[in-house]
Amino acid sequence: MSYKDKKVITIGVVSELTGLSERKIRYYEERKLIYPDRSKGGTRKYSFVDVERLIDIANKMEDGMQTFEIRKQEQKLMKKQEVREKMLRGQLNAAFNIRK
Amino acid sequence: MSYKDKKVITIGVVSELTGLSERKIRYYEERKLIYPDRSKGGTRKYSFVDVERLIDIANKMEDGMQTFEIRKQEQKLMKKQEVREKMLRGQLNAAFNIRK
DNA sequence: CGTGTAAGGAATTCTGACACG
DNA sequence: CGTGTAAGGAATTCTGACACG
Repeated sequence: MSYKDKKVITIGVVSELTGLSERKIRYYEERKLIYPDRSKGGTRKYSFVDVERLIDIANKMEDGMQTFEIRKQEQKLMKKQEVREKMLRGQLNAAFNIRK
Repeated sequence: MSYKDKKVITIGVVSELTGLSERKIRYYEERKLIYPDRSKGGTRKYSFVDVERLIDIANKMEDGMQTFEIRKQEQKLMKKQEVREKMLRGQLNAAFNIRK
């Protein structure tokens, strides 16, 4: 896991980096679009990947997409990716005749 | 400038990442070994490069080095690097006969 | 010199709610 | 539905100082 995935950024900085209000950022979490870590005290910690994701979300919101649509779209992409990986693994196994 | 150089991490997280006390981290800044940014409110913001540097400093402290020695050692390395770059630039200019 | 700690205050973040639409 | 805001409290950070060595 690289630095991009480390959850170390507080919401104030994320707000500056993305231009989104803290309110919006918390709301997108409530709508299951983003999953920050928490410190013991309860303060949210984000990664740079989260920041990129928030910018992506902001663009889609601007395009008039609703939060549940963004979430569904994301799930579809996940599924596609899974299928792709399964197929790839199957082909690899067949090619090299790997079992287990 | 990559994510590694972005000053976005608060001192509490840096303390966790490095294992150093906040006191030590602030002290190394006082001794000119590290240069965090500040938010408008005055809270320190560090980058992952700073975190790496702090770990490096911690190792040298463990080896019994004093803060001014670490600072001097660093300056020497900087100077070496400068000389190296000047020489390289000189050679390039000579080779391609570039002026200005 | 390097670091811990208690002290008081300021900046930051959190949650739940009301508002508007 | 998405977002702003005021409210009260809790977590986080800041500085300057005293202590020890």
